[in-house]
Amino acid sequence: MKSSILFGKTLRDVPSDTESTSHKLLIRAGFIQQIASGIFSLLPMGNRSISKIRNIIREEMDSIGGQEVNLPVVQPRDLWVESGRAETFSPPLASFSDRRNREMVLAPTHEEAVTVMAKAMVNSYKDLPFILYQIQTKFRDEPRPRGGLLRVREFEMKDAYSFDLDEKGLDNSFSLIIQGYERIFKRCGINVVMVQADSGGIGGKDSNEFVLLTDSGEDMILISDKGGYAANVEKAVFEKTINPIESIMKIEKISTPNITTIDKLSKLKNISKNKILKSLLYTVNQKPVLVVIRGDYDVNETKLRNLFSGKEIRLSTKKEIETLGLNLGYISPIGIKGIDVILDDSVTMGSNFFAGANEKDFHFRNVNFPRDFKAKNVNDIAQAKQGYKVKDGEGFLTEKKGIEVGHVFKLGTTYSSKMNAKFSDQRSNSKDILMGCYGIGIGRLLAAIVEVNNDDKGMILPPSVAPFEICLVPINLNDQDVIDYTNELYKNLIHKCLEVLFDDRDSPPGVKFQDIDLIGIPIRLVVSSRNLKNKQIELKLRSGKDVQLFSIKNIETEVFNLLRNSEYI
RNA sequence: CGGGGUGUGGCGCAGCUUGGUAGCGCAUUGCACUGGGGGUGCAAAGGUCACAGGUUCAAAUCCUGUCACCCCGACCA
Repeated sequence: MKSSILFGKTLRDVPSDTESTSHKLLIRAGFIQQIASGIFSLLPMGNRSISKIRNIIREEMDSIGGQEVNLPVVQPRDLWVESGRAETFSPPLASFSDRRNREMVLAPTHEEAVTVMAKAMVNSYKDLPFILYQIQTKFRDEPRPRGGLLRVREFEMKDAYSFDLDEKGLDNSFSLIIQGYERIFKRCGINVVMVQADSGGIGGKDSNEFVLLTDSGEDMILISDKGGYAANVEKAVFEKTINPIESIMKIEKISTPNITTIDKLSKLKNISKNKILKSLLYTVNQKPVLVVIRGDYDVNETKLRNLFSGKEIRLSTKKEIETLGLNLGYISPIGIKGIDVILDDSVTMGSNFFAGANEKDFHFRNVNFPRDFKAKNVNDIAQAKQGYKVKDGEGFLTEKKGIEVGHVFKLGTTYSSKMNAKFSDQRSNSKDILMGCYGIGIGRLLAAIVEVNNDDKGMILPPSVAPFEICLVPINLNDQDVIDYTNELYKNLIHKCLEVLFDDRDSPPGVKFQDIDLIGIPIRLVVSSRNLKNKQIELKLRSGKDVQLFSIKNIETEVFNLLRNSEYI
């Protein structure tokens, strides 16, 4: 490709409504154009990168036996009613009526459509297993798109779906996909960690996220400093501390005027927070629920929500608390009536606690469970944090931020049972197909790669992802020898199937160099009058600092080896 | 959905407080020079000041409403 005919141009100034590094750079480099909030067009340069990522994914999915399919973006709403997701999908489905007045939706994901496909083709256990995948545009009407391609509404996604006859088969498909993912991310030049993730209201056995660690990410994950354990914050568990054993004391009411927080009570009585019970009133389905946890821990609302099958939960408002006759700051499970009490198991790891008295300006001391109050159930609903001990393992948790670039999910029979996707086993028993789904956001992956591969000049892309592998820069267009040689080299490199951008613009060298650095092309070859006289050419790597001189006899082989015979630069 | 912010040539901004001929940098066009890090000079083109009402002799500027976009939070099968 010659720069003179390449559509799109780089920007010196960043549009003011961009914040994240990748957003700024992708705009400045002329990769993307925003057309509405969370909706982007790709220019030729961006499209080249995206295509390359797409091809890497395609190759790796094919290599584990995946078969590519194409599924409709516009789907009848009925399909979603059948799976039960018509009303529950969040964000709500984008929908419209067609000219026959039939309700249609824009697919945010394709489990329904692929299940329909599988259902029609699978009769027997002999038809299983298989993996289908698609690389297509999806639409989710996100409440808040952000960060350029990091979180968008319309996006291209690779979604793979596995179909197996039993758990063992599902486990096998699951691990095949994981191996594929590891190769995909490696080829994209990023280090990604796999972490345990919450499987959400939909149920299912296992779920893992693939996270690129970077401070600019919005995902919080916890990793053992000794390795081994890694989970996102919604899922992470930890070893809770156990308070020293004491003999059970008699409960006493104490006066605590204006002491409405754990902090204040802890200071007033000179006790550590793990001696206090924290009581929080939540509203679930318009009903109050009292949640009690030890004062040194916080509630993990995802874990709590899972106790209510994924229903919406929220802290009750001050008004709701007052309506129930409770006093903010003095709420307590003791003597509470008609409200379910949910305990974090930390409450059972200690004795003689301080707790509210459900009466303004009073607390109890020497509160003990279950002597002094009852609970509907006891679970782990605590939020893991930096420094907590790893559960059933070595080391302590460290907090890291990252970008979720992939997600794998064992669906089990969630969809097959609802949508009647069955097969006959060896004994002619009808059984539900076991499914898994496995996504990678393509645009987000590009943005994530840029987030971690850049400097003050621009992007530093690996050859596997860069729109071009080589940029060829003739420096003095008045020198016919320079022009002739560059043209020849350009042809030769293209014959070797290398991706070359020939910067044939009549611009000062500085302009060309700045553009190459911004776009992040891995190899820069400069042809100048002065070096050409000595039959030499200059090579510089975007990722490095130094320029190297090569004989023009060797340069083609040199570049070819650099790009094709090494894993990446 | 709650909070905050911004809308002025393609991009970045000033002008708005105190109403009176719409301005700057970059990019663009032409010519000349230059040729190893966004080069220099001269000339030129390009704007319903987000939209709709209102106040006024007069509105980018004041008032009311709407829309769009960004950021923080909520949310994220």
